[in-house]
Amino acid sequence: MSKESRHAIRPRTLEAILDAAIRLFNADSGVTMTDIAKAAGVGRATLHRHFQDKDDLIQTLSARCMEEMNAAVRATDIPDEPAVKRLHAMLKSAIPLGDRFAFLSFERMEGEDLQSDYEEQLDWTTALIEQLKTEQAIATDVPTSWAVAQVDQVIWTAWTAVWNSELTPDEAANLALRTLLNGLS
Amino acid sequence: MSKESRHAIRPRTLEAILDAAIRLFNADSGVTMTDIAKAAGVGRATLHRHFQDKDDLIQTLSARCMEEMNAAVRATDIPDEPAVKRLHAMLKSAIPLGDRFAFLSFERMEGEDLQSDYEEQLDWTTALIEQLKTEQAIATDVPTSWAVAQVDQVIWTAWTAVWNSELTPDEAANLALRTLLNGLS
DNA sequence: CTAATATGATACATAGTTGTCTCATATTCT
DNA sequence: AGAATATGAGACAACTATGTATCATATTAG
Repeated sequence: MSKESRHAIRPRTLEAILDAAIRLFNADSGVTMTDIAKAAGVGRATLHRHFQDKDDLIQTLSARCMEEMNAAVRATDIPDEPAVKRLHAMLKSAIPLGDRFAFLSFERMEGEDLQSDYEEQLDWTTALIEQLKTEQAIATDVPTSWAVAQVDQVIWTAWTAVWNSELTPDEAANLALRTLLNGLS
Repeated sequence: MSKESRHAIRPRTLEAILDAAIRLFNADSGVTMTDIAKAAGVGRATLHRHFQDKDDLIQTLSARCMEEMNAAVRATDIPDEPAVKRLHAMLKSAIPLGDRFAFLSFERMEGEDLQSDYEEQLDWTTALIEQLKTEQAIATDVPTSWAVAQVDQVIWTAWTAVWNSELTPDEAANLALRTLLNGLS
C-alpha cells in the first residue's frame, strides 16, 4: 500500500477489499482486479487508487495474513506452560485462521519483511518441536524438519475438515493434537 | 486432446509438452502457453495444433496424472496382504509421484471421467482405512474422513521432503507410514 | 530415395486485464 | 450546513495471452 500518501482509505473499504481478495484467491488463483472489486462491492478504480500494483495488493494481503498468524501464535506463547499445552493452544487458535494460512502457501513470498516474518514463524515451530522432544512428548529420532512440516500440514487438514463441516473447530484441534503427538512418538 | 484427428502427434513431442507443463504448473499456477512451449522446446503453434484449448491441455494433463496415480496404487493392491503392508507399498509408490499428486490438487477437476477416477481413488483409500481399523492397526474412533485426509497430506509432505533433499524416498515412506500408524492409533 | 506430414517460425486478429484519468456523487468531518 | 475528500462510473490506452493461418523445413514412413 504505497499510495496512501495521495488518498486515505476508509476502514470498511479496506476490509471489504482484503476480505474479498482472500476469499477469491483461496478459491482460484486466477483472480482479476475486476473480480476482487465486484466481490468487495467496490469500484475498480478504488483498488488502483490504494494499491500501486496487483503485486502490491498481494503483498499487502500476505503481510496481513502473516501478521494475523504470528499474532495468534504469539498469543498462545506462555513460556511456563508445558510444550504439549502450548501446542494445543496454538492449534486451537491457528486452525480457524486456515484461510490466512492458505493464502500464504498459495502466493509466492516477496519482500524482506515477509520473508523474515515467515522465518520467525518457522523458528517458533522449530523451537516448540525441540521442546516437545526434551519433554519426551515426541520421539527424538524424528527429524525436526519432518515434525515441523507435519504441524503445518495438520493445521491445513484440520481447517479443511472444519471448512467441509466434517468437524467442529474444537474437534479438529483435538484430533490434530492427538494425531501429532501419537504420530511423532 | 480433441484435435488429433487432424494431426498426429509425435510421442516425444507429447511427452515434452506434458512434462514441461507439469513442471511449470507445480512451480507457479500462472503459466502461459508460451511458457510451456519454451520449456518443452517446442513451437507455440504445436501446442494449439494438438490441444483445442488451454483447458483442454490442463484436462489432458489431469487425466494423465490421475491415471498414473491410479495405476501406481492399483499395482500395490494385493488383497491377501495385511493392510499395513499394503499401506506401506502404496506410500512407497505414490510418494515419488508427488508431482502428479500436486498437479491434481492445484487444478480444478472438470469432466466426468476425471471426477469418477478421483472418486475411485478416494474409495480405495477409504476401504484401506477401514481395513486398517478392522485389523486394529489404527483406532476405530478416528473419523475415516480424517484418516483419509491424513493419508493424502502425508504423501504430499513426504514428497516435499524428498524434493527438498531432506529425505530419501525410502526414508520418507517409512516416516510417513510410522507417522500415520502412530498418529491414527 | 521420395512422398507424406509433423513441426517451427512468423504474422495476424481478438479478447481480456491492467492501469490512468476525469467528473459527478456520496461520505465524513468541522 | 458547508468544506474536504473518498468513492463509483466510465472512457481510454497499453500490454499480454490466446488462438488461427501460412509457409518453409525437418522428420518419418513406404
